Amino acid sequence: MCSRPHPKAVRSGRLGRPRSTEADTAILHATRAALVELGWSKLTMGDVAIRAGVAKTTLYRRWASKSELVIDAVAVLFDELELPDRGSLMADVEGVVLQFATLLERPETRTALMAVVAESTRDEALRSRIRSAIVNRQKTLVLQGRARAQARGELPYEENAESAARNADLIFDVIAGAVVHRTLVSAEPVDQAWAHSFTTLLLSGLTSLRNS
Amino acid sequence: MCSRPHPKAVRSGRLGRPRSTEADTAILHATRAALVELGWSKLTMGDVAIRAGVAKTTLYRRWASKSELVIDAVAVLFDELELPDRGSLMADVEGVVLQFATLLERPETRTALMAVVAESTRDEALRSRIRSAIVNRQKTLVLQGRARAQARGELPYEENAESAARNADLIFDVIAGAVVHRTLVSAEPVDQAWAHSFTTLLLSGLTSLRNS
Amino acid sequence: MCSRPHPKAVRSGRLGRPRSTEADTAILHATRAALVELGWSKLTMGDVAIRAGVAKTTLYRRWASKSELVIDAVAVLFDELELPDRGSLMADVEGVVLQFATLLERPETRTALMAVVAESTRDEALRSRIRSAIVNRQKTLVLQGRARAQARGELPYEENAESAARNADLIFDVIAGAVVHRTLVSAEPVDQAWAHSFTTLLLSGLTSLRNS
Amino acid sequence: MCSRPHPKAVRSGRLGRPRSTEADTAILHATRAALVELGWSKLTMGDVAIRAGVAKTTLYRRWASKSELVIDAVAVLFDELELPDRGSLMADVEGVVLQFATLLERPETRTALMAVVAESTRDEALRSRIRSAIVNRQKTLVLQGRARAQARGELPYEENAESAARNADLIFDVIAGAVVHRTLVSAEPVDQAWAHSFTTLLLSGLTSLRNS
DNA sequence: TCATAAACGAGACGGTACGTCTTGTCTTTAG
DNA sequence: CTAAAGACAAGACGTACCGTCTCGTTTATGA
Repeated sequence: MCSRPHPKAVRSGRLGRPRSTEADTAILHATRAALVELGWSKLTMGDVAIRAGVAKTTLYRRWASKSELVIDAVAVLFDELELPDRGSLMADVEGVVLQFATLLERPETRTALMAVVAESTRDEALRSRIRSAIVNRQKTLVLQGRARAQARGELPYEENAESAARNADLIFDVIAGAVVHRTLVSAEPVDQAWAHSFTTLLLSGLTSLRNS
Repeated sequence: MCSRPHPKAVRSGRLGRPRSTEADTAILHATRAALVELGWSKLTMGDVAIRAGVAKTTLYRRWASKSELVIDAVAVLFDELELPDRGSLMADVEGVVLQFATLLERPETRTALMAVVAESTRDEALRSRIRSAIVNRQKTLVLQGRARAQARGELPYEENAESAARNADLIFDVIAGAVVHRTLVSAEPVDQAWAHSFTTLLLSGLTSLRNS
Repeated sequence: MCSRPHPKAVRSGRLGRPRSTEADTAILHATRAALVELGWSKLTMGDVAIRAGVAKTTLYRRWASKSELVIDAVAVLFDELELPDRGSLMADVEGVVLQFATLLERPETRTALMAVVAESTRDEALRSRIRSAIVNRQKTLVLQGRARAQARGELPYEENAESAARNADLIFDVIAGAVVHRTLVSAEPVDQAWAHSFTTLLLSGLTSLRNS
Repeated sequence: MCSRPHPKAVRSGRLGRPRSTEADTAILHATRAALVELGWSKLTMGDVAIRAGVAKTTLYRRWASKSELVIDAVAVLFDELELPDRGSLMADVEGVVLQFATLLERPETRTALMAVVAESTRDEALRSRIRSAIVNRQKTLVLQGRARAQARGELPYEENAESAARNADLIFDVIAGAVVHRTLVSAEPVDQAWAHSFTTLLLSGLTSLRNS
């Protein structure tokens, strides 16, 4: 996707030994590996450095803190979501729900997301960094799905742009929130059946829920 | 509500000096205070001990880890949710959504919930502890609301018990997930307007969303 | 030998349950055992209590500190020194030197003596307790040996009582000091040969030392 | 005198920040100060670190235990003993006895020596460390004094080298043992009069002791 | 015989120090 | 000027003992 420049990538002059790009790759990879093995709280900078075959100084030269390093390391994991045209709004929603659920089943994603969100509850700067690096990037999926449904005639066009944006946000919160809650809090699987029930509810409302 | 026994509450025999219940109260209170002031990551056991006027040993005699202590400390905060009869399903849902949002606006609740969930992504024991201490306790609200709506004739009775349980779980995940995501991830307020839009969506489905 | 009353043996009235003498015995025995196994610094009151099958309270009811307990426990070990008449001053000295060395070869005695002395360097009360419980008790051996030698005509009688006492102290310090230093500091064995050389030096002076 | 390398002075390669020699000096100084003020048993590593203006980790990087630290800290104190030529064997011995006694009157020396010896009774490694760092270093004084006395004709030359070494050890144990016992166990002062009596006894034997 | 009073076991309590670990910085040599 | 290595100050961790304090129970008197 797009390039993510380092927060500390000042690249002031042309002088001196250039930074090793291999080190960057190794560090991010080591961070993801450590996150899976140890979890957020037991992940240490020293350990990441050793795994990456790098000095601790090199880490701190590039990232200011554990949080920022981890965000950068995991952000890329969430870029794989996409919305192929499955023919109907129903199918599109079910598809993306299952795709998201699959993503959250992987330990690194699961751990990364919640840990980063948790850490962010006390730090507005971190929170907005997460939103711009991870969350907002996925909102385009909602817009894309709605446009497609409107083209198909499944949904009406909305004249009021502001209200349209609000509705998109609401739908995003409902879909993402439900999947995350089901997966991480209730700790139940998001399978075909659940995805179907959820999509039905989303499209037709509470009264549509019937025995299945 | 119901009693919450300690994880380490072996209380084997009748022998020895009994554990101080005042210490318990003081520790849980101090934990909540420290959580608000410092957040999860800067909260230390030593600090909690000092605030509670208690020795560190006393903490460790009762709780095996910071996580378990914090869970026990904050679980009680979530017991204040209730579902007064507001006359219609719509009003009931809107009411509980706003109530939940208000709860999550308080820093201790917000911090505690996410931190504890994040920590739990690596520890099944912890996760189930959270579910039994916090989450499942609130599921009764869904059951209560549904029963009331059925009595009013707003919702049909479901014959299949299993399917009814599944639907209740789904609705719980959708409501809780949406509010949590809106509040903690999107970092936008859950106000009257949002609650109304969300409730409309939940009751009538996607197609019902119109400009407002 | 003589009875050693407890430091805390207040025995105020006649009322109440009398202190268990079995506990006393068990505690002192356990203390000696723990001292041998663990050494002074790793010996803990709790451990002694467990070994003795006794509550910690029972220990503290009788002894104010670890030091006092250990002193009382080991004092009895040093009471076994005696001075049988071996026919000459030379034989008497050699005999007692070897006897003392044998005593110090036993781990409990060795550990106990040095630990207690070391602890005492900062506490005059403890020091005098050690002297009266252990050290001075052995000074009679010097007096006894001198009297016997004088009776044999090996040593002259001393008219000046004060000077005689000073000399006895000097001889005690030389004998005890040399054996202790050889054993505990130089960490070399006190065997027949060394005892003979030492006794020769003590009796005849430096010039008497010849190749052997 | 000679250099004393650290026990943990691995100094493997040339890489990394070198250990601060100022920290070393500060730590050893702080240790001696703390030892005088608090005594062995109340001396804590944390306190030494604070006094030295150093982190606890820095202490543990260099010394494995309190014992080893204290030994290194106090070893230098015993290097001040020397044997100026006072004209006769008698005067030389008296001089060094008084010098040694003066040394042992200083609280840090007194406390350190006994505590370290006591601690060593259970640890052969520690014991040999003490011998090489403190005790054996002083044995040269005996050899020096004997050589001088032989040159003066006060003592005969010994042909048998092995026996000569044994005699030197014996004399060392007697002098050091007597002074230490008098000072630390009997807790009586080593003054001019005692030094004179002791030297007379050592040179001429028991029979030489007369009223004075 | 039964009340009284002290001693008992068990174990929780407030403290203090331990030795280890992690953080983020600093200081060296090598490239 | 960066890299690797590793020492540094700071401070939290969870454990181990200390000596004290409740508890409920047991064991001798002496009223």
